[in-house]
Amino acid sequence: MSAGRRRTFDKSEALDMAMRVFWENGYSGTSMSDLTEALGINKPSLYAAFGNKEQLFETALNHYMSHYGAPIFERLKEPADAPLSERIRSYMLGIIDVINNRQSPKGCLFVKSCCEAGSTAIPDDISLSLQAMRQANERLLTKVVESEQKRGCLSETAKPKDIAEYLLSVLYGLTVQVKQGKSRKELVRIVDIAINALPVK
Amino acid sequence: MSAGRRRTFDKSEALDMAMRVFWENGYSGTSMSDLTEALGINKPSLYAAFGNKEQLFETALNHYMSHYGAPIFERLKEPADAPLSERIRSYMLGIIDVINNRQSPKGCLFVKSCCEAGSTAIPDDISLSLQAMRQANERLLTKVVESEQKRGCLSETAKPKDIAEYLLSVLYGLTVQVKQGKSRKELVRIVDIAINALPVK
DNA sequence: TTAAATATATACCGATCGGTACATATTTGC
DNA sequence: GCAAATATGTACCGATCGGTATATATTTAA
Repeated sequence: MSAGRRRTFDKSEALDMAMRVFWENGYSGTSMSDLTEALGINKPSLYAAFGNKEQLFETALNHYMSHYGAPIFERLKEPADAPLSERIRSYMLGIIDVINNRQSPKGCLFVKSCCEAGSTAIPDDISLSLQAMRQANERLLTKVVESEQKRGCLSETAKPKDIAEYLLSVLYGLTVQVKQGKSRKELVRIVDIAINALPVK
Repeated sequence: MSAGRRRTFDKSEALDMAMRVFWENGYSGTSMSDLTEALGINKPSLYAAFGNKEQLFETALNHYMSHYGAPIFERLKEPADAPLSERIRSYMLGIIDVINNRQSPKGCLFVKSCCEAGSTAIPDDISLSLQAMRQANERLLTKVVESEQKRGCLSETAKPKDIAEYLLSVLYGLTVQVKQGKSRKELVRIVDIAINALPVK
């Protein structure tokens, strides 16, 4: 153990809480005072633990993607013998549970941040991170569709990247709809219509 | 003509410019100084012409919807003898031209504002306006699908409201994708896949 | 016991926020 | 010409912004 006074708050709990505040109010809609108030700590403690606003947001965004996003992506791969449409449905239902959950703000921090990106409202470095995250998501989804096509379960004329972009569009749209009060049932109906468009064989 | 010094700027041009600044930076990402600088006028002039920030935003949002959104909705109805899928395609391509245009900021002011809504980042009255706008859009689209179903050109089991919600989800998703640099061609491909899901007869 | 190291609390920094008071410049009707 | 009405430019308001200096409290290693 190193010398010095011990932190009186749990750093990972604080990060999760900070993420929720950004999730609720967005980058430019959140002030450092909002954060210290929600976390119940002082500004010097916040800055010492997480750096400045931009660095804290970046950390919170990564926490969001790895803790709330990445686990759901696993559903695209398993069970490996299940048809693609079934795995995609499971994936999209998982996303619905994240963006429409009583325990956390409605909507998606990632999509919300994308809408703020590319302007003076958000630092350029964060816009670049978001861009990289979207590319990673799209590539992952494309690969899943691709391997399904190689298995012969998907129309040969369909382009995996187009299908991935289409599915992500629907998902991004869901996160907007949920902010306007759409229920889980309605969101699931949208997903089912969307999946119906897939050229499965 | 009433007494008093004349305005040195064009009010409708100023409103359009203000709308563009909000379109670019969002409500909480835009300051009144950003606006006076972009419009080339002083703060008292801005406040005298448009009221406070919230009132100006509301006016700008209405201008956006009536000037950039409403005309495209007309494509859903004409030509009346064209198949539904064709009219919907024309409508969605029209939206693409708005959200992906060199003359104006990428993305959609309406969707961007929806993402800001329901938090301290944006006044409650604006959130309510956005809610009403979305409902109006959905109802309009639902009616078009409904009348097509009555004409017997759509599966009887499909629920028009579900289809409308699905199509709007795709559109909302497009506005997120375009902010990440997707080209017009890619967006059109997404639209074509989306329309393929419609249960037309 | 003491020095180094770390966290906390208070109090503050200059900059910017949304918004306005006030004096001045125009314009119209009389 | 003059009073009423409206717009402009400057200069400012208190509040809040992101961020930090400084003093104090707590911990470990020696």
